[in-house]
Amino acid sequence: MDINLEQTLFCGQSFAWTKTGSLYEAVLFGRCIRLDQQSFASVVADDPELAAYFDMDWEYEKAQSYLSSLDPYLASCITRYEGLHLLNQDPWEVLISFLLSQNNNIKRIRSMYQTLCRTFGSEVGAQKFAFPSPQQLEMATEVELRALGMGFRAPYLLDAIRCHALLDEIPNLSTEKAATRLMTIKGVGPKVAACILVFAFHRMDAFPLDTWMLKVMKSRYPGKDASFFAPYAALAQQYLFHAERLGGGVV
DNA sequence: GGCCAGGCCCCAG
DNA sequence: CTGGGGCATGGC
Repeated sequence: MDINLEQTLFCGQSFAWTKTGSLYEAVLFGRCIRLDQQSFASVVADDPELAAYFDMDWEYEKAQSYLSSLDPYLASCITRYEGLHLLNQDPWEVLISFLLSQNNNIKRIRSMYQTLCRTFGSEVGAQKFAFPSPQQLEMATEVELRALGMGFRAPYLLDAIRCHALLDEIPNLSTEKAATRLMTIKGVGPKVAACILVFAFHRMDAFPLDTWMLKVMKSRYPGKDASFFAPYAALAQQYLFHAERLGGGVV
């Protein structure tokens, strides 16, 4: 069962990717990445950095098979969007991305993400900009960030810049302690913390609950919570979220 | 032209 | 601790 780039890159976990024709593009690891589904397997085989990013060694078959056995609706979502992987993204980039995400729509999050890249990031190719490092973003002031359209999130970004070193502590903490630690950053609440833990630290017991997920949980899993999907709650969440945004599963 | 968006802060009870 | 208003902005 292979990875599906379309589902993986456009399920709302990363805002770095664009698609032109059948080509997926992003700037990662300081280089321009260009991929298509056809040649992906051979490309990733020779690129350990990409293999890690795309989480190629994890037990997706086992997880999908187990989750599918839990209930028919989730099984239908997995069938429909099969091959969705949870990426191993840069924690700093995920922190900033999901600070931008609050009370916002995915289209505009993408646009704001690109604004930060163009304004503060390094140009690694013609009009191709990397996501800015903490050091590069330290140049920013609240006035400037607001002028760039970051709105009320500007002070959150500044606090994240100030606190970025605490990301180094996260691997050594339990998921619950890690969430608590992340929430010491202004603008990081339970949902954003969970997103960071899933999309950057591969914590399968983290379970982001946004407006879409709350709707699914209420209608399809009343009285249940993340533990129902253990030990693969994060993957279940991403399938359910993605399916909900794209119009639901089949059942 | 309103409504709403992968929430969270802050302040009342 | 729980509930609800306010928040910047642009896509639709």
